[in-house]
Amino acid sequence: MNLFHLRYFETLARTEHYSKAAEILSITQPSLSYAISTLESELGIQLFEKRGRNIVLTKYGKAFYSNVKEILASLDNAVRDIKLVANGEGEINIGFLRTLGTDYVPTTVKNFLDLHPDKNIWFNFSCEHGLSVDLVRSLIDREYDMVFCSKLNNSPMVEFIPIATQELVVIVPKDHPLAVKDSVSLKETLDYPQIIFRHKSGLRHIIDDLFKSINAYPDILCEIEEDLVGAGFVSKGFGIMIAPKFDGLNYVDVKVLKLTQPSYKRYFYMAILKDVYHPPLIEEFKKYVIEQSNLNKEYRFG
Amino acid sequence: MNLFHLRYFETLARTEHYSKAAEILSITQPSLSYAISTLESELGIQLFEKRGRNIVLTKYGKAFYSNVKEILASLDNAVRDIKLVANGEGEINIGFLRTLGTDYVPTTVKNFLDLHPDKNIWFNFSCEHGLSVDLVRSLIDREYDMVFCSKLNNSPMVEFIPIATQELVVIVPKDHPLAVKDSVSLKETLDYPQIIFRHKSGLRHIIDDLFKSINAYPDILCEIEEDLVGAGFVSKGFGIMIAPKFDGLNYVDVKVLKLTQPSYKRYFYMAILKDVYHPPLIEEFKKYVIEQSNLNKEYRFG
DNA sequence: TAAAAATACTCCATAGGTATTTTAT
DNA sequence: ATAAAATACCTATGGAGTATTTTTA
Repeated sequence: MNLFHLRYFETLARTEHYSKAAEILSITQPSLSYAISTLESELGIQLFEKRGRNIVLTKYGKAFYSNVKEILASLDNAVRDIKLVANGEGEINIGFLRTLGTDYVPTTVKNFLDLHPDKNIWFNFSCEHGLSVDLVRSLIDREYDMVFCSKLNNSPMVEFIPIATQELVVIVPKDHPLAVKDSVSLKETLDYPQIIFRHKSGLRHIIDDLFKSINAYPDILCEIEEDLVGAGFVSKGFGIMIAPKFDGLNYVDVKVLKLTQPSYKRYFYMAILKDVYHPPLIEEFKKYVIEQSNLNKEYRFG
Repeated sequence: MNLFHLRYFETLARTEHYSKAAEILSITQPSLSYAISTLESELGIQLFEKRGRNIVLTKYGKAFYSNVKEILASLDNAVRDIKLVANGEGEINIGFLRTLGTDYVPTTVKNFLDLHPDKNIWFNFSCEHGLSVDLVRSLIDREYDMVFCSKLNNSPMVEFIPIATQELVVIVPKDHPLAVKDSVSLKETLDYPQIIFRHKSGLRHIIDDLFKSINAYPDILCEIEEDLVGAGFVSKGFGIMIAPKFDGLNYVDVKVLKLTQPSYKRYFYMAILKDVYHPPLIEEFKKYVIEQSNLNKEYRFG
């Protein structure tokens, strides 16, 4: 007994007519006749009986039919599901750092989806695991297909591909004393009250570490959560702010100064498991991310 | 893709080891390797990936596995069910006249079951349809596999095989005036009060018809439902009774007289559809019923 | 006599075997 | 050096075809 037997049986049971069923199945009537007779002798039960010069299912054929119908439908579903994946459709589970969730990830995913309007693709996003180590651990646990985070050492089975940079700049009101300069050292910022990210943001730790490296601490005016909110306050003269560089700052009424001594440039990576099979969709998305990753592009990080 | 592919996949997914799986499946490792690779290329998705020099299911292989496992289990169940029937097991649905339900049917079924203690056989009994026409109609509707009833004309697709007879006798107390005779005419019974079956019993109509045929009606003492109860009352001198002949009467303290003018003999039949496939169990039971049907045997009819 | 299914036979595709190579510990 | 899987090649079974016969309305 093989799947052809079952499919032939299913069609014949439906039509109760050998010639019609054979036509539907694109085989000859004797072939169908032979197939059914081998099936019947294997089962030891007559599935059809003659009624005049036609045939009908026996009681036992009917019972078997209802089972076979369901089995074939389940099989077809299972195969359809997997062939969908083979056809570059299905789901992608990605995890990322909070800071990449404001601009980089949504932009990238949106553009990728727009390239494939005809395909059934859905992304599952998650940034519950705040830290890169947690994200990578979840990646290794196969919770994600890929994650966007910082690079980690000691993860030989993970491939890290740089996809975006984050530089810190100092933003000041246009009429600020520092606004005459093009770059400023961290030490020079200490003279002015500062707007700073809340502790909730990963950036706050980075900025704190920078100040610690020069053994100083700024005069904090207030804490904010979002970079654009901070920029708004800066533009109205509340203070200055150390923030990640991104294109959007050009549309706010502030002066953007390079930060030097220490300067700061951070890379973000796409992390994906090596030596693990990735279906067409994942490979395609990975390829897309690499191709469009022009590291000069500036995203907003918040 | 055929069922072998699915079975091979299922076993390999379970063991995650080609050589072990091949051994379980009683095929060689290269054959299994080839089968899986054709399955993978048909689906367009890698189901296994190398982990060192062993293999593990991919995420997509896992999903497919859980479907395939269920599908194969369903198929195995469906085949098991039908092969059970092929092996002379399963159910028999029989219908019968009330009167055959007291002795004939239970005795016959019990003896048949005792011949096959090792087999899983279950009978579904029903005597809801009192009349033979109703029983035969239900037989034609495939509600029953066979029915035990009277013979009907105008049922060309039904085979009627005689399996039991029912004769009417007159039972009287041993010290009754009629007890000196061996046979008695119906007219002679009119002189004595009679115990008679209730209307509920099919026999009552037959007895009524007999009296009608001689244009008379008996002096009814009381109505009873069961033949043995009637015989008990007769033995204690309450009256006489017209009842079906059966062996059990020999063990009651009464005299049994032949009924003549009119005499009455009725045949019961096993009815089964012609030109309809019957699986081994039904054929076997039919054969058994025919073989053991010694029409001289006397059953109790009530 | 015509429609439907069963039977007889022939052929070739492919599943499975054997031998060997490749890969990783 | 060995365990494990992949590859190459060959063989034979059985599924599907064509031609024909049987059955029944």
